[in-house]
Formats: sequence, C-alpha cells, structure tokens
Amino acid sequence: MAQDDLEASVYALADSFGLVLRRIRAVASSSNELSLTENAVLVRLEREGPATTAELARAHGMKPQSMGATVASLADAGLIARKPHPTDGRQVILALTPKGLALRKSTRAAKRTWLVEAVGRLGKEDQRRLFAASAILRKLVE
Amino acid sequence: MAQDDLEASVYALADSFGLVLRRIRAVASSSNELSLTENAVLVRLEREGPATTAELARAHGMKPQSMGATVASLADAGLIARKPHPTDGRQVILALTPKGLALRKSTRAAKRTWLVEAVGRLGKEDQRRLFAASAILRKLVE
DNA sequence: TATTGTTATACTCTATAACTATA
DNA sequence: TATAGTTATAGAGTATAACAATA
Repeated sequence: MAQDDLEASVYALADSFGLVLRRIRAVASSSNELSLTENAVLVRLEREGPATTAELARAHGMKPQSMGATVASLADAGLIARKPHPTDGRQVILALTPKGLALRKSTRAAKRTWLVEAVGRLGKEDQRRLFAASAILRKLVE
Repeated sequence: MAQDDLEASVYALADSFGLVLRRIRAVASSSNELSLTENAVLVRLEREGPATTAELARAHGMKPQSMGATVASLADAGLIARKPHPTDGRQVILALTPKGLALRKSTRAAKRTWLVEAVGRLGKEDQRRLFAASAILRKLVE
C-alpha cells in the first residue's frame, strides 16, 4: 500500500471509530445506559469476581486514579460495594452488589446496550471480522 | 454465537477501542500532535478542498456546534482560515492556510502521527483486516 | 420561517499532582 | 521507601440551548 493510501485509510478508520463512539455516548446519555468503561467494569467483576481498583485499572489500560473515578460512580449508583482487604489494610476489594448483579442480568437478557444490539444485527461473517479486528487493535498498543 | 459470548466479545472489542483511543490521546498530548478529529478535518480540507462548518460536521458525524469548536481551535493555530461565502452571507468557507498545508505535507512525509505509524508497523494482512473492519463499523451507525 | 454560524454552559472521561494510610 | 487509594484540579471532546445574521 502506498504511504498516502495508508494514511487515508487510517483516518477513515479513525473516523469510523469516532462515529461509533459518538453514537454510543449519545444513545447512552439519552437512555440512562452506563458508559462503555462502566459496563466493562461490571462485566469483568461479574465474570472474574471481586478486584481492586488497581487491578481494574491494569485490566482496562487506565490510570488507577481514572479508574477510581469510574469505581466511585458505580459505587454511588449502588452497583458495586467496597470491602476492606482481609490482610492488607491499604487495599479495597470491589464486588458487585445484588443490584449490580441484577443489572448485569437484565442488561444481558435484554441486549440492552446499543452496541451489543447493533453488533447483533450484523451478519455472522461481519461479526467475525469485527472481533478479529479487536485482536489487531491490541497489537497496536503493545 | 451464543448471546453471552456475543456480549463478551463486544465488550472486549470496546475495551480494545478504549485502549487505542487512550493511547492516541496520551501520545498526542505529550508531543503536540493534533487530535484525531483535528487531523481528520485537515486531511479532508486537503483532499476535497474548502468546506463549511456544517459540511465538515456532516462528514464526520458531529453536531455543527461541536465542529465549530474544532474549527475554532484549528483557526487559532493558524492552520485554516475563514473566508466569506461569495453569495450566501451566512456561510463561512474554511480552507487550509499555507501553514496548514505545510503541516499536512510534513505530517504525511514523516508518518508523524502515532496511529499511522503504529498501523504501518502491522503486517499487510493485519492492515487489510483492520481497514475491512472500518467498513463494518460504518454499518453499525447506519 | 429556516438555515448558518457563534457563544455560553455543562457533562463525561481521563490525566497529573499531592496527599493519607498502610506495608 | 514503596504501594493502594483518595482528592483536587485541569484539559479534551462533545452536547444542548439561546442567540444573531442572513436567506
């Protein structure tokens, strides 16, 4: 691929990113959905069990302070709860509350986030291609 | 694909998005690169010629007011200039300045944005898969 | 009345820096 | 001295609402 075409393709890709992200935000803010990061944290806590802020930050490639804000917002909403670590007084264990778990179940059952619903409407082959791209994106940040 | 797997894959994809976007922002802010949107606007003005704020907003799927902020920032930096529309007094034509054009040329020659450089390091096949995903993302927002 | 653009304001997400408590 | 977390502050990006000028 010629250098100019590469650049043009990269910016077309970036534009596509932007379109999808702006749509996610617009839909989420007009229907009380959680943000992508908030949802991802709930999903992780459900699938892998309790974790600390630092662990969540590492898992999502964010700074601990940034994750702290996300965690505080979820805790304010009553979706997760803080518990002291049994032996290390510095650490705080985060876990889903019954309310958080219920939200996860209803969200999953209802395919309630716009993104999941939209991807679900794609053909199987498009879905496969999209998820393949996910792994390639990870390579970019290695 | 089972519903649960679909949801998990979607959130993994969203996480990948987030990682790449946070990296882009981090690199851009620490090296005086332009933001993705700002770069995309310059690229469009270079490739397709002068345009109005409303046209740029439509092209990038943003609200005119939001694009107005981007445009103002590029104008403040001296990269684009405003000219009155010859017949419609409401419209303002935006075009690259010599400084903006020079920046485009040097950016392209140096592969100077992190994203372009990172994608350039991928294998040809990965690049192809990534750009294919771009088209699929567009389907999501249709 | 409809459209283009600007201004004012606010919200979300994320970052850095400084601090406290604990190890 | 190092680590986990919190608080304060700031910046980017985008949104909505209200307005002015023009069509």
